Amino acid sequence: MDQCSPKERGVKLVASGRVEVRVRFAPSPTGELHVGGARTALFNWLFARHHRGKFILRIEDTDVARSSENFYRVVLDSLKWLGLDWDEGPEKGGRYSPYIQSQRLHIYEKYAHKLLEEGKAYLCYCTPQELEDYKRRLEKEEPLRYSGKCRNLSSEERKSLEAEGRKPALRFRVPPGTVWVDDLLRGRVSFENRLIGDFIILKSDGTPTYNFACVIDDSLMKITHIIRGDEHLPNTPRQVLLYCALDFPILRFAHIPLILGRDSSKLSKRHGATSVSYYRGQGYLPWTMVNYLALLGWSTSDSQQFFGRDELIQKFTLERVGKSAAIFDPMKLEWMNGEYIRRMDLDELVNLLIPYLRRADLIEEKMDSATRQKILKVARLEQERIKVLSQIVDLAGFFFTGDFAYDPIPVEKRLKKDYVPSLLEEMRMRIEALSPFEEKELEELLRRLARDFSLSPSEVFHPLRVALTGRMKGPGLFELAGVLGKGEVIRRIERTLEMHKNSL
RNA sequence: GGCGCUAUCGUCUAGGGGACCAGGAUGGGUGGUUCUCAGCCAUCAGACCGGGGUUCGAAUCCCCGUAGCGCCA
Repeated sequence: MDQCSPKERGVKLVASGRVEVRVRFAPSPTGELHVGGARTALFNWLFARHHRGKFILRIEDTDVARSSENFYRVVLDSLKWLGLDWDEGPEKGGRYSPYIQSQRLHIYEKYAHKLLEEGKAYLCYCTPQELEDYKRRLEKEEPLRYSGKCRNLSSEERKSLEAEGRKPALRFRVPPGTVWVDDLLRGRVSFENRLIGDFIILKSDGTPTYNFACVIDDSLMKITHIIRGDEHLPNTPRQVLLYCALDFPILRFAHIPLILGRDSSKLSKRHGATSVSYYRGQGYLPWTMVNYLALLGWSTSDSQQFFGRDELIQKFTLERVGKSAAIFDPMKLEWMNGEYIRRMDLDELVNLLIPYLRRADLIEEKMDSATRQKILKVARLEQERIKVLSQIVDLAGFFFTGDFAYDPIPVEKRLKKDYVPSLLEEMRMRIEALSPFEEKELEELLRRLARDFSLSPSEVFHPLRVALTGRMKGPGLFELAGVLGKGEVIRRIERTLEMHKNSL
């Protein structure tokens, strides 16, 4: 067993079972929050809530060139929208603030110097170009790792390198031996130190590398469990080495499987729609997103599909997280959103629909109660059809404007029939005389009309549907006519008759 | 190139030695309900990566391959 025994050190933490669970999500503000990140955040959040612990948000923005204030905002917004509230972090503060790495540089520096003084790290003057060249010269069989060139420089050598104007980076001196990671999902994973190679902890510009900053922050912030994506597993032995060197306790790890794109490569921009804000904009409900993401890599023994918030928190455990990567399936996400929309309270649905109707200019900025009533009726009719909120514009736009475009296919199939003009003409007259104008009466009228014209009911219904909506599909004909009202129905029949005259 | 992880229907998954001729969900097919679509109901097709072991018995345990993915820059 090594002098720095992960087992030995890990035990302290396990034994003290009463310690409050503290987990963190540590995004880099170098892009929008994508579904993979959201899922990692979610698992951390669920774990924290399940154990009545703390969920901490930390911003890893040491890559100044790629980080932006804008993305920082988007990431925070997306988390809030999903309902993943954090107990400590930006905007919230906490005992271990600041929670933004760029404001913690002095801390990393302090620990870096400690390691330097103790001889556990050393200055490296190699330039990126030299390292690149070295790598290229490596034998095929050799692992890619640092040569150790600057490991044992004399002070004279250092002076002369510095005289050349070289800015040193700080490298960690990897001791001989073996490290292992006791992963909650995968068991013990061992790594040989000699294959790791001395790695950089402080770049020549003084900023810390991911592994270093991460170790310092997680330790100082008293994190108990690191739940993060699988892609970090190969980084973990480096971090374990650092915990040892810094005399920090080794935390518990759980590397959760990645989310992949359709082509089963790691989800990225080129897979198209992957950001949380995209799905938000399209009209996915936040809870759909949470529910769906929870099912990517986690499941219950009965493969339950739908969960309420408290139920999910109560049922979520790391033990039931799978080990293999999962492909993100937009189809199932859409289905689930449709399910949640169908279960939604009608008034709530109306509220969610309004911004989309407004953006499409189908309703006025200021809304009177009659309009709201109408939206409510429309929502009732479309609720079972709509899967994503933004679809309301396409599905139900015709309710709000008489000036919709006619879909050419149904026009061809249903309107361009010889019997249609005289049928519509007669229909218009009879509807005009119809009182009251109610669904039941309208249906009777149309069925009688069919008999009088020796047509099947469908041969009457279909042309009217196209005349009223411009399309072949949609809610029930009588229901939608009821929402439109007598005047509008007559107007649209006339418009169709007019169109007929012109095209024939 | 080295190291690591993973491997059940197209996809998400249940399964942790016999209860599995492998269950659920999604997606797809078919039929029914209906003015269309959606929904709902019914129904069909669809998987244990390959090979060796261990065992009376393996999707389940071990080994070796293979493949996918990830990390190291």
